[in-house]
Amino acid sequence: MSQNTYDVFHAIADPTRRSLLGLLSQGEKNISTLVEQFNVTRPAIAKHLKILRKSNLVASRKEGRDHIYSLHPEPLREVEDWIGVYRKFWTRKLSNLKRVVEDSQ
Amino acid sequence: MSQNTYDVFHAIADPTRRSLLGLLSQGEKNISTLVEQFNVTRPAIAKHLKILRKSNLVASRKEGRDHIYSLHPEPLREVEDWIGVYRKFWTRKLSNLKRVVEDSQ
DNA sequence: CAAATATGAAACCAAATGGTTTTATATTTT
DNA sequence: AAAATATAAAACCATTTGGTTTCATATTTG
Repeated sequence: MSQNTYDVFHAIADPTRRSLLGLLSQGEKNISTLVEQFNVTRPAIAKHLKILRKSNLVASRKEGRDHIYSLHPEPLREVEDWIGVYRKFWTRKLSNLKRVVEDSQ
Repeated sequence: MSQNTYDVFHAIADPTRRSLLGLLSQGEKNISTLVEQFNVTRPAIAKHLKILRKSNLVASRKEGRDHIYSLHPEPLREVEDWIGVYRKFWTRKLSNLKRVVEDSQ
């Protein structure tokens, strides 16, 4: 965990991190508030938040002795864009799949 | 790697597996054809395909001594749906973010 | 200032990951 | 039937992951 950036696909692979993003989508929160929602220890959540920060999915600011975490969803666009290629495959019926493949060549 | 199913988010977290899906989006292929595109050994690719199969992102059928792999993108809908929650955050300006948060409560 | 609070960082650990080499199995080809 | 081909499966290994406990640091409160 020593690198400075973190792949978004990797960041959202973990269910705890996806839950953290979900909680932060309801508004910014400090770590203590977040930890209450899980059955793991504070350092575990702190590590997940560190990964989310490195992938730029959350931002944090200091407010007194609190560190407030907030959602920063823009990097999810990369995932959205990647999926875009596959979306047409499921928006057409299976009987059209052959044509979809041919169209893309 | 002994479980029978595999989380889709986990499956797409690996860049080699995403490349495999990309190659298969151009049409079904056997392992040998796929392996040519990478710098890793055949068993490594076979393992990735096994994970993709367990997450139902690829299907395979036997044709003589070949095993033909094909794309089966439906499970990506789960990712698409999950991202849906966050899409509104980046389609509105930051100045509207407060209202977005309030709307969702 | 001392105590309490909120957090980060370090050290450690078991399990999972992504790779390898080796071995086995099934199907064609000669 | 023997040789060649295409693949899966097993055994092994270094690194990463996700968790823990312990320790350090900064800020507020009494």
